Amino acid sequence: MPELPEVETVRRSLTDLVLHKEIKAVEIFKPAILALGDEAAYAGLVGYELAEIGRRGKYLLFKLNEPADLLWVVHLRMTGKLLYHQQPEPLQKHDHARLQFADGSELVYNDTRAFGRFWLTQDAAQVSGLNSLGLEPLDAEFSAAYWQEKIKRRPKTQVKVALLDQTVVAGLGNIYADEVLFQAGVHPERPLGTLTDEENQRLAQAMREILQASIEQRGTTFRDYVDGNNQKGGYQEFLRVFQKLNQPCPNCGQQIQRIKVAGRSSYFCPHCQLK
DNA sequence: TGGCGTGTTTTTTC
DNA sequence: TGAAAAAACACGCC
Repeated sequence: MPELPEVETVRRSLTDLVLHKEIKAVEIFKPAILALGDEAAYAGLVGYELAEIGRRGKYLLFKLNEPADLLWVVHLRMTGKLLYHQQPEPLQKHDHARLQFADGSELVYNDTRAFGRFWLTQDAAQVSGLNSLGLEPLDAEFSAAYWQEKIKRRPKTQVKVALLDQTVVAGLGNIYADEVLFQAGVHPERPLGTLTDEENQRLAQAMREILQASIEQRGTTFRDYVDGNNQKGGYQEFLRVFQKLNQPCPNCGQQIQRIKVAGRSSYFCPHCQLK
């Protein structure tokens, strides 16, 4: 389940491996993953290079060297993986696309659920969701004041719903939302309008600290996340509530509980996170 | 075996 | 108009 730290780790792991290599072939095995740009458009990438890899929220942004403003955008959703191979390897189940480079290496897109999407465009505004993203917690401009401004017109919305809303804050998914709420000592169902200034400040601080710590650990491998080198993350060793049903709270020892919030499994400590 | 769970965005409804 | 709810996606799992 790639959230911001995992997507950032993929970006970093691929940067030194695939940039400035001539693209020899582009194959799309499952056209359904193409949200914008058809197979012919991908074939047109042959002969060019990936010049830069950026990231915005959970979107990976590959900039082509030519035409200079062409962007290949990838969203991994739940189970998408971009895997680099030094040498060609036989196709695996759920391999949906492959870029082959002139030096014999390749970049393969594998996605069990096939929920991930590709966009190929010269206009970032055409990438659904990309333009409406909120600030990321690690942006310099992000602050408790920004968070409070974003949520002030939705006093009845549950705090976890707001944390998962990418137009409010970009980058959190189910794992980090639960971890942020635990660290801030806030119950996931609390309506935004009931949060005190102090709680909002703790939430903003927790978003920054937890994402930063997870990036340093190369993300969380809960089920099947790996980076571009097929390496697992390390932050699962630091999770305090996510997927810890009936295990003791690291603060108080009470058993972690699970409830559904907006249809999503939510783990919390009933003693440290009061409703 | 046929629902259920899964994460995120999009679409629909309120 | 904005927010909440439902739908869509595709597969593994039990």
